[in-house]
Amino acid sequence: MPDIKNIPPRKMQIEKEATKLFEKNGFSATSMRGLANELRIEAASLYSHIKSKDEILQSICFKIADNFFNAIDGLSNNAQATANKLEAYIKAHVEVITNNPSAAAVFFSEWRHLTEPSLSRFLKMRQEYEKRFLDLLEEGIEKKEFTIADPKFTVRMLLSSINWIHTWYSPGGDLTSEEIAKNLADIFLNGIKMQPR
Amino acid sequence: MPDIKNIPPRKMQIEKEATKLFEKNGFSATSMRGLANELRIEAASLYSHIKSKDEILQSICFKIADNFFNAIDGLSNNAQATANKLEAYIKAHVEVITNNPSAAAVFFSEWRHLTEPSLSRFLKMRQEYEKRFLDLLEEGIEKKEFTIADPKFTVRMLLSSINWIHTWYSPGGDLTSEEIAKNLADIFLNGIKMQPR
DNA sequence: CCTACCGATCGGTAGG
DNA sequence: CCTACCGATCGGTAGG
Repeated sequence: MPDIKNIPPRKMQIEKEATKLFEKNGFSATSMRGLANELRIEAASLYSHIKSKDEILQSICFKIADNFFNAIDGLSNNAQATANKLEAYIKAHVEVITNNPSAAAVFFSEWRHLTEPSLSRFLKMRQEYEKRFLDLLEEGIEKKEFTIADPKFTVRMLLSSINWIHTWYSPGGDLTSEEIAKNLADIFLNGIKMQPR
Repeated sequence: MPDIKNIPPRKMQIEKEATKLFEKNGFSATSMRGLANELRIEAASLYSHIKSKDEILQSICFKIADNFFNAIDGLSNNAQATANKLEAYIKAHVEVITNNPSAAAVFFSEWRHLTEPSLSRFLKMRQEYEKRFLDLLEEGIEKKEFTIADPKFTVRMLLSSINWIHTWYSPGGDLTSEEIAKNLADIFLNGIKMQPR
């Protein structure tokens, strides 16, 4: 479960509104005056609650990064078939995105505006996260459950297909988070070709 | 084959350099002065060749859009198995990306900075393009070649997984454009699960 | 949370 | 392709 950190409510409102604007217009095209305007205060007043525009982006990106790690943590400590574990990973990952599509959008599309040393830390976390999926695929190969020509390629393909969900997912839409994950895992595991029997 | 249009060479240089900068820093964070600096001229001189910053973005985005349509045009006029046609589509699409990964990156990540009426036109083209893939999947269902629960979802998943290639593809890397397409199509058609025989 | 303000930089134009 | 310049806007600070 996520930590409940002591974040002042006003700061949370600022981040929430910034998330919306970063998603809509991008980080660089979002001005502090525009953000302040949404909150009906003056731009200068924002700086009582936050240090800088950069700090807001960092906060959004690393919060989502933590969510991704927390979601899959401990999911692999059991003796299920690897295919089932992979489906659980996918489900966990999709849920992080559907729980907060706007923050996920910022995470996926605006991270490159992070400044050092945050940028390097971010990239390292992302690589570590991909490694968790890679390990799972390699476990499946080892156990002769999976046939995969190029596991690294396959991980990238899998995560790419999941990570674009935020561009079209709408909370009230026709597919639930679980259905999305199920569909994804099914295609990924079995393909779309009808199997001759 | 692509049209050879009469674009003055200086304009092409500007667009090429802009493509690199838009990819690296994003459209909004790229300044005309920064662009001019790369070309070792003054910012004001750019406007002898281009109308505005927006115009450059439009040119990049619609050129790639045209490339995508041209690549798959006529690919479906034959009696092959749908699976083979799909593989040809995927190959064509991947090639557009690998032929110009920087422009593809701008296309995928910066299109939202297009202004009206370009934005609407862009969105319409993208939808039309997805429709071509959707039609192909539905042909496969009809012919009982494919089993797909939700074709629209499946198209999005397929294109998402391809469209992220530009983030890691390097022209001198270990995978050719054809190998990437082959891997992708194979996973998509057959899945990664070992088939019991 | 505000007023008042900073230096820097933005896209773009006039005129040559 | 340049110099010179425009009004607008940027992120952020001082001081209350």
